[in-house]
Amino acid sequence: MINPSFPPSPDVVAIGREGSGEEEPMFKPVSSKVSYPAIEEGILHFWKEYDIERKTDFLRPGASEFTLYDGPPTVNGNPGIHHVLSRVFKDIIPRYKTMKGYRVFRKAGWDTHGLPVELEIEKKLGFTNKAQIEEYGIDRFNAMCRASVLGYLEKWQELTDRIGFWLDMEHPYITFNNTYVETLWWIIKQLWDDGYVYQGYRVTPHCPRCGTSLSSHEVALGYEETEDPSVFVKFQLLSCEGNGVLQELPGDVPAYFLAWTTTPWTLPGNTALAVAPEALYAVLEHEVQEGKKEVLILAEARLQAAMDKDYKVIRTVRGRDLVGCRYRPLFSPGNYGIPAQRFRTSPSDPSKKDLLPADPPQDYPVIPGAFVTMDDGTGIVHIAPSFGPDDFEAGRENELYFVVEYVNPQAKITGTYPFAGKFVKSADPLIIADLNSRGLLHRSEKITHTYPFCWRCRTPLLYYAKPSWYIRTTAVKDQMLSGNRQINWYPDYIKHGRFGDWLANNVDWAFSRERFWGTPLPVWRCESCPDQFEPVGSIKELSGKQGLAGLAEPLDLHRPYVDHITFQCSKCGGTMRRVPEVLDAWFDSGAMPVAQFHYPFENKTVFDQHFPADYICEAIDQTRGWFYTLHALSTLLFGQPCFRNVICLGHILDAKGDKMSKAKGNVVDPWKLISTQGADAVRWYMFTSTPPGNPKRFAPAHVDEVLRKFTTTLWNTYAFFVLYANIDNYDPYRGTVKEYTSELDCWILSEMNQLILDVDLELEAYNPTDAGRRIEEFVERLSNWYVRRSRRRFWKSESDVDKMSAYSTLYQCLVTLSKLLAPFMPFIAEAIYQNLVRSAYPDAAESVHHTDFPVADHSMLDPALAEHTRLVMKVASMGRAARSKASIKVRQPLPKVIIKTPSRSQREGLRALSSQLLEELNVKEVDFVDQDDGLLDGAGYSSVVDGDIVVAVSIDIPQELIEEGLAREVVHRLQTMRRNAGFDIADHIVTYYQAESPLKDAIEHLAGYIKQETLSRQLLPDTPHEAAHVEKCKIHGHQITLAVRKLDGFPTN
RNA sequence: GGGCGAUUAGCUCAGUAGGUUAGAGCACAGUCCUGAUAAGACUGGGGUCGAUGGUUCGAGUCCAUCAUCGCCCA
Repeated sequence: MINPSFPPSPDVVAIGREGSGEEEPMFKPVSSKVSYPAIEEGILHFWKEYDIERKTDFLRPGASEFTLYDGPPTVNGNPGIHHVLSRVFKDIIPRYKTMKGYRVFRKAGWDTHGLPVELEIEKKLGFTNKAQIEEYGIDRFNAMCRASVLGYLEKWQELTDRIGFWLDMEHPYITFNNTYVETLWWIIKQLWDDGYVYQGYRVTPHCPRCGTSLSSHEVALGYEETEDPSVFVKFQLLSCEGNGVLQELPGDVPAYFLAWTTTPWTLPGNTALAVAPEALYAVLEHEVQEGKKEVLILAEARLQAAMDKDYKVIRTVRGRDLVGCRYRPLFSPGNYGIPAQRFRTSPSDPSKKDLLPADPPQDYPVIPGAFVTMDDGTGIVHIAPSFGPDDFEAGRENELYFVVEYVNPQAKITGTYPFAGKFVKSADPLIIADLNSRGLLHRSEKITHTYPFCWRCRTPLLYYAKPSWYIRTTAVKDQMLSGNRQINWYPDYIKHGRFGDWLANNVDWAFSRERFWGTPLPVWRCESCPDQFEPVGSIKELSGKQGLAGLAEPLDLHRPYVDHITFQCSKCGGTMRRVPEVLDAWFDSGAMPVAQFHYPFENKTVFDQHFPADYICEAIDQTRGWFYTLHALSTLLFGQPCFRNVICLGHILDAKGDKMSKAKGNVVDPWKLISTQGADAVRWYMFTSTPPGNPKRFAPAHVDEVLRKFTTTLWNTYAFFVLYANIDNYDPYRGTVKEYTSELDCWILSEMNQLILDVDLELEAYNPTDAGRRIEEFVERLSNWYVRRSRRRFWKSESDVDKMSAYSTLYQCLVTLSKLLAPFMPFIAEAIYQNLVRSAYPDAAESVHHTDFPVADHSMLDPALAEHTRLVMKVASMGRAARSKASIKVRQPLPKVIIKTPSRSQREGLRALSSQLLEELNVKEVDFVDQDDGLLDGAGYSSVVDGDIVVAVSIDIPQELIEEGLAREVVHRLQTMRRNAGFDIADHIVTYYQAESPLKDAIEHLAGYIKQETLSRQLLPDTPHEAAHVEKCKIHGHQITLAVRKLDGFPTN
């Protein structure tokens, strides 16, 4: 133990302390009426004052390391109840491991960059687009972003602290720190040198409001039901070389390909139509208006869906017969002042296709497409290579024209179109009207479908061709998959299910963002020779560049400052400027295994010690988020996974099962719960309500249930112990019993040791839920059987071996519980430990969290006894039911209980434990039978049957038992009077009574018993003393007057 | 549209290897008990175990299909 000065137990454990106490009791008195939040606050002070958390680092010299990687929450808002869930799960395993002898590494992390942060500032400033930020000044804007996250960071620290999540928040990693950013630069350089980084011109999901690309995992966050146009558009057939489709058509009737789209605004970008080569297409004739006919071509399978009027199929052709046909552009770009490009074989590399300027196109082709289905539309797909990933690929393969510039990055139409200047979605109706006026519209309707929106700002996303930076994660796909096989997932199905599938379908990671508040992409590009890129891997490397300019003090590795840094091109001597992009914030968090240490610039040893992590824990949505970026970067950099065990949590839903969101207004404020019910109750609920991977329906009432069912039961058992232990001056140090003879003690100690085994096993298996549920069972048994059945042992006046055994047993159970509970309910466990252990053993570990996790004593296990006791409980329950059936109160003693059991061993078990049964049922004698003849049908018995067990109680009550029952009633009244009069539990009294027979007789005959039970020095058949507390009542219809008077000056025991 | 998970009493959850009559807690009603108890005991109402088909002597459990919900992907 490293602590030289032992602190006193925190005073908070003595809440409810009564009396002045001439003598200090061994344990601080405990009230059963307590405020758990108040206790928790007291424990927090205690931990802080004596540095309890930090001391866990030095408990055991040479201890093995256990490493937690803290997935950094984005500090862009106040933490909610769902954050409490992941944070307490992050806490419980390290606490457990600490007690198991590990030294736990738990550095806090804060995710500070990214679009969400920017968005809040934009809102604050009333901005609606990116240009306004540049106008305002990136420096001022980013300063506000930084201030914003720092503000929230404090809130996060407060909550983290209050819920008892032990985390090193004094040395956190913060993603905006220069050191953190510098490590990211190093990573990019590594990846660049290994050939994993490339810039690609591709169609990517693009948010026109935020002005940036989104990664696939971000897109996935924003799918919503929406209503869009559903239009069937006619593309006029011009020629069909090599087949006879056109030639055989009536010459005076125009012919059209019919295609379908939900995004009319992409039609000006149309440069091809795709057909399924093997599908059948109908060439049909129909009347558009009276006397006006036309020919339409579409898939046979889609005729019914697309045609609502009469038509005549002229002939049927294969899709491949249509390939090569030419049609007239809907909007020829040249007519609207928009340049066209075209995919052509690259002059420098024949294996590649480049986009090159092209003359205005006269016609567009029909091409084959494997992606064409007959599920919707017309079986003829409109291709706009600039606005869809499949379209882009088709464009490359077929060397199509490429028209993109009529939509700018803000999604406004440019050029001289009639709908120029409009946002694309607003242009849709105008485009439809324009086509209609030109007779090119077949049908126009609305459709409700899912469409991706920006997960932050709800703007509809555009798939838009533009340059973006990628990491070639596909190159290490197999390695990521094999690495995944080494990871323990809880629940295990995530491994091969969701996460494994995601890896198997891996696509390259679009990791650049055209934004402001993020880690700048550390790549410089030459103004003069634009193919010349240089990644910079450190500040030192940057400082050494030829012709360096713009590097200012104090150093800030953010925009706009890094944008000012230039140096000489090593090839041509031109000026190198940084590319404009910043990194996806998921890159920041995924890099934390290295960046949290500023590796490799310092802390190499520390890094080695803490790589990979033993444990991480986040919610299920992180399979594509942090879990993935962590795994991807680790595989790219080190060729191995960086976490061994991961708990993947389900989400918290509201009471109705809906997702919690600010918009719905159904979020639960964790502070409200904690301040009324306490952190421990909330923690317990999180751990035990559902298995970690399942979603949790959350309602505050469920936390109440935890308090009522579990916490209070535990606390009252503890308070009971302290109350009587103090009365008897029980000293655990001297009073520990070596050998237990009482079957109750042996039973509960067996249960306790089994509990240790179970809890240890489950926690070792990252399963706090079942571990906690086992503790619940134990506490229930301890309180409602062990203590209930043992009450008289504590209460009796003689301090014999039996009493000592009871104290010793209950003490052990409570102390063990405090240790088992410590990872779950760190506050209450500490409060109990401080009072029970630190009060009695001043040199014991300073905190329950510094103790070793309990180890089971196998010699104490007694499965047969456990089974027999369970049977006693069952029989007792049946006996109570039998009494209840005959309307005989438990207070009325009965002569006999008769039990029929199916097996001999059960009978012997019951016989051995018959004293428990007799007391519990308040009967004088137990008999066993093989046959139940006569038990069921009256004959002086009331019986209950369950399966093959029969329990019958005799209901013929002899006179002396009736008297005993009456005496018990009197005792009961007197006890209630004692309490009403405010006497202390150990106060001695004088009792007066006035009653007639049969009450009088009963009291006289059983005076000794009554006096003993009620601590009455005298039991007088007199009018009461004037100072006495008097009550008149009826017992079984007989009038009685009772009075109690406290005696001063008598020793209390 | 695809994948993963879930669906058992009004609510929250158990249900082990396919095996008698499917359980617990909460809530509800009634009765009782109580000098540790914010507790406890007893009784009662409340279930076609999401639906349908199949395998089997026997299915909440295994298989198939469907439905609903959540998450993820498109």
